[in-house]
Amino acid sequence: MQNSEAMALSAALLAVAGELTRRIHDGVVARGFEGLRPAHGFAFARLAPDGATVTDLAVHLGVTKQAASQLVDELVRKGYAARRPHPEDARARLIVLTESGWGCARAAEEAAAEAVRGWDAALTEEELRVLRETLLRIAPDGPIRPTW
Amino acid sequence: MQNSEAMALSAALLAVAGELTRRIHDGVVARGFEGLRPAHGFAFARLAPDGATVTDLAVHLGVTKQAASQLVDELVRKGYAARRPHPEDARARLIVLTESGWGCARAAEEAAAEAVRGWDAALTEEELRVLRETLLRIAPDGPIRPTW
DNA sequence: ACCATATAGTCAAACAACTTGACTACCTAC
DNA sequence: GTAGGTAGTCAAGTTGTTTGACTATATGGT
Repeated sequence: MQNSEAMALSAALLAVAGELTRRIHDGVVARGFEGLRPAHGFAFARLAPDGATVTDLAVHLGVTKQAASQLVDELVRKGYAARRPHPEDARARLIVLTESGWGCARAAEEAAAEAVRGWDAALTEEELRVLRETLLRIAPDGPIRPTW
Repeated sequence: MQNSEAMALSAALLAVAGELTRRIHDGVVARGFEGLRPAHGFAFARLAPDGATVTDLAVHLGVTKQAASQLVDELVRKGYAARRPHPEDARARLIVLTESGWGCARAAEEAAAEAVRGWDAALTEEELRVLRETLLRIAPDGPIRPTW
C-alpha cells in the first residue's frame, strides 16, 4: 500500500472516529445526561464492568492520577459515580457507577447504535459486520485514550 | 445490530483511532519533527493542498478563530508554516506550509504507512483494501476534528 | 516485630490550550 | 459614501492537566 493510500485510510478512520464521538456525545445529551464530555465516556468504559481505582483509571486514560482523581470528583459531584472503600486495600478506593451512571452508560449504547444505524445508507448489513470484525481484530488490547 | 454490538464496534473504532494517532505522532517525532501535537496534524491536513485562512482552519478544527490563530502562531514560530498576504482579500492572510512543513507532512504519511503496515499481521491485503473503501464510504465530507 | 521502601490517593500551585470580549482594518451592498 | 459584515489580532478569564509535596497504608527483608 502506498503512503498516500495509508494516509487516506488514516484520515478516513480519524474522520469517522471524530464524527462517531460527536454523535454519541450528542445522543447522550439528548437523553438528558448533561455536564459530561467525551472524555468521561472513556472513563465509563473502564468503570462499567466492576469499578476501578483512580490509578487504574489514570493508566486507562493516559493521564496522571491527579487528573483522573479530579475527573472522578466531577463524576461524583454530578451523581454518576461513587467512591467506595476498596475491599482488599485500605489505601485504595473503588470507584463504581451509580444508578444514574448506569443509565448514562445505557444511553451511550443507544446513541452508539443510532449513530451506527446512520451508516446503513452507505453500507449493507454484511459490510457492517465485516467492518466490526475487522476493527476488533486490529484494536489494541490496551486502553482507549483520547490521545489528541 | 444490537446496542451492545454497536458499542463494541464503536469502542474498537475509537481504540484503533487513538492508537493510530499515537503511532503517527510518534513516527513524526522519530523523524525529527518536534514540538508538535496531534492537533497540528489536523491543521496540516487543511493547509497542505493550497493553504488556508485562519478562519478556514478554525472551521475545520471546530475551534474559535482566536484559537486557530494561536495555533498558527506556534506553527510559524517553529518554522512549519508562514503567513502570506491573501491574493484576493487584503483583510485575510493565506497560511501556507514551509519546506519544513512539507517535510513534516511527508513524515506523517510515512508514519501512517508504517502504522498501517503493523496491521498486516492481523489482516490480509484484501481485507485492508476493503477496510479502506468501507471507511471512505462512511467518512463524513466535513472536517477532521479532534472532538474529544 | 520493626524498619525501609513502595504504592494509593489527595491538596495546592503552575501551566497550557482554549474561550469570551473588545478592537482595527478591510470588504460589500445599498 | 456610508452602514453593516467579515478577517484577524490582542487581552483577559476559564478549564483541564501536570508537577511537586504530603499522608496513609502496604510489602518485604532482617
